[in-house]
Amino acid sequence: MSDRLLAGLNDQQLAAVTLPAQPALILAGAGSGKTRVLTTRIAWLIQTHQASPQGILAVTFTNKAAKEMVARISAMLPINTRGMWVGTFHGLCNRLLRAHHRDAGLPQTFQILDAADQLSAIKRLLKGSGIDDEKYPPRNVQLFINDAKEAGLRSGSVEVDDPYGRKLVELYAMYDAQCQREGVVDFSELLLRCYELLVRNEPVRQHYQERFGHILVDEFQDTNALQYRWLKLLAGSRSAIFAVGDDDQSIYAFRGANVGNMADFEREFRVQNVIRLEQNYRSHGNILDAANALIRHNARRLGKNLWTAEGTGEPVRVFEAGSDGLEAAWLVDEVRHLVADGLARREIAVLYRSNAQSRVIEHALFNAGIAYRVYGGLRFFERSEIKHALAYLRLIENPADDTAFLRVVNFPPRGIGARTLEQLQDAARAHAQSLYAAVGAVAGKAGANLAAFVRLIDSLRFDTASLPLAEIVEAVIDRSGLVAHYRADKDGLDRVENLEELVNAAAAFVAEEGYAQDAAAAQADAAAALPSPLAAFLSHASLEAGENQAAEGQDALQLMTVHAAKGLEFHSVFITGLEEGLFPHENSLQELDGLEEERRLMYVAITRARRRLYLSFAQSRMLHGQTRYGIRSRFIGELPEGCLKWLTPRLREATGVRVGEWRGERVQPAAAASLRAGQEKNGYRIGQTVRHARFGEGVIITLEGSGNDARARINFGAQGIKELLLAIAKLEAA
DNA sequence: CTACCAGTCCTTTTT
DNA sequence: GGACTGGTAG
Repeated sequence: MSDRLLAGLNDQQLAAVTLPAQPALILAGAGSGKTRVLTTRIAWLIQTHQASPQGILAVTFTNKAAKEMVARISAMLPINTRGMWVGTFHGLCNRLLRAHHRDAGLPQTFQILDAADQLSAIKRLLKGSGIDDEKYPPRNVQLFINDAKEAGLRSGSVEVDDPYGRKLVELYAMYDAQCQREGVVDFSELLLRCYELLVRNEPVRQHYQERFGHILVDEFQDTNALQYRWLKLLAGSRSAIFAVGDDDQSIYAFRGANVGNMADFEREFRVQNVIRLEQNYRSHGNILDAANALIRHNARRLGKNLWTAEGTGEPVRVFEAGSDGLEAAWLVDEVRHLVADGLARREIAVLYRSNAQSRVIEHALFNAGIAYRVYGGLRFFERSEIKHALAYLRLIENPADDTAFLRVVNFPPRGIGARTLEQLQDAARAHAQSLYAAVGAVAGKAGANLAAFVRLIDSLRFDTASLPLAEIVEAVIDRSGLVAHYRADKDGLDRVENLEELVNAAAAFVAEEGYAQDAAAAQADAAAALPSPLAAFLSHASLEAGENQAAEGQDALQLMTVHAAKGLEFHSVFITGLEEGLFPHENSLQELDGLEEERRLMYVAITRARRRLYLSFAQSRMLHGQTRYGIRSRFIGELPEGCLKWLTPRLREATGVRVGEWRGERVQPAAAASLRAGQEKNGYRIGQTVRHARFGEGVIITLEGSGNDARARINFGAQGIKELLLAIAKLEAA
């Protein structure tokens, strides 16, 4: 039986799957069968009776990864996976907090704020306490609070020594108090509150420490400080942490991920079992050679070298375009040939560093009539009409939720304006009440409108109390006036359809979660203090924003940022916009280890390709409504020349293309003419290559001002982009 | 109270 | 170039 489970694993995979119950660190390179090892490990532990499903906790970062894990385990073992705790950090913390809400100091009906809800809660706090939001931008306050929480710090423990910082700490404390009053928690609060529960409550901690003999962590390189401490606490002294990760694919330091957790884990847990999965089952040799050569330029690595049993395959193709538009035109042409040769469009990915780059490419694809799908837009539960409907549902569940209250109190419009709400907020603050509870304090016409709104919510709560979830949602979208409002709008049809889809989503949710279908069973659930289907659905909506809007299924080209491509693979991959300042991004050069993270990002991008890889860059590009002239990314220079095949001639400089030299197979030479558009100013020209005594050779990106104030922004490649005063800087034409 | 226009600001992002 | 915010006019 277990022979079949383990069949086909290579030596390292087998060693990892069958490790004893001790702390283990699996360094799993791209395409090395990481998920397979993780799921087979779980199946093997259960099948060999080393663990029961109840004794297993598996943590991932995305819902998608969690679902896939459950699906693969179910396919391997004929067991009920329900007893197993497999989920995201946030999902698992939510589960724990629901079960122990009293011990955690939360109301049973606590709601989860997503990032947008949190921001609006902060804006409301600033406004309510008369704080200048120019001096304290809500976004910065949000970052400060989340950073602190993710470092495990409450407002009382954050160390600051300047007045500005002290004010931020004060705002942090006020924000937490506001959330507590309203019965809401943000994403980082889920983790911190759960961590504190385990720290303070010994019986609860011991219960879970004893229960989970095995803790398995996916994408360990992406864990932040708090997540690591949470894992450590939950593991206690007995349970075995099986951590799988790849330091070379750590691309989320900018949002608090700490690769250092891998080394800390190794040291603090005295990990004896470090296993490297280096055989890559995805890509051909040239692609892997390119990836390996690139990543060797990073200094801080645990060390790993991917290899493949497949052949070298095709060379990596490199294309230099005159402009972003020409890069897109070339790409369209190349895609056409690939498709004509029989490759499915969904097997081709176009990757870029930042979302803004997709527009030009989309434009070209659209005009060429090539079906494409852009990842990473609005997701289902983030759409405004859906958030409105959810806000009504949240008020039914928890009337103290002021964020939800403010979102829909005048939507659809019911004659309650800013003035009225100001009065209401003053009254609520004066009596330390929720907005909902304070409506009686506003008199007159406006007060009557407010009272009518509260009556609407109350009657919805009363009338739907015993209805199935889908019918509650239906009643809400109908009686709130949302559907009628969007029907009256000539562009509202999509929104009406989405609201109807929400009813379906509710029905599907109930079916999937196996909620009690009849009244008697529902009562039993209530007696067991299980959260109501509505409460569970609201958590689900916050924790899992749902699918992307783009239609799934049809055979379309895949467009996405490099970040979004992590974990995916394609037959052919285009990495576009490989220019200094863009990839690596200029902002990263100022950050500590920023360039290394950019390089890891490039590493992730390269390793997405199975068979064919294209790299492209453009000499000029429209950015922020301005033409910028860039030079080729240093990352191209870090790849072994032997793996590459240049589709365009190699040029010494970024400028000065001679049209006649273009011999790339399918390039229109005429297009190169647009290069010389640079405007002349103070004797310099945009796009001109100049030499600086300290920074070396660079390309002029912008020219501004005149006379003594004339300035130029110059891209010096590895030295970064500098703004120089032409009157002072000694520049010579190169 | 709503609708429209001007000014600002722009990496990456899951939960 | 475009999304979002804030101010003002109706």
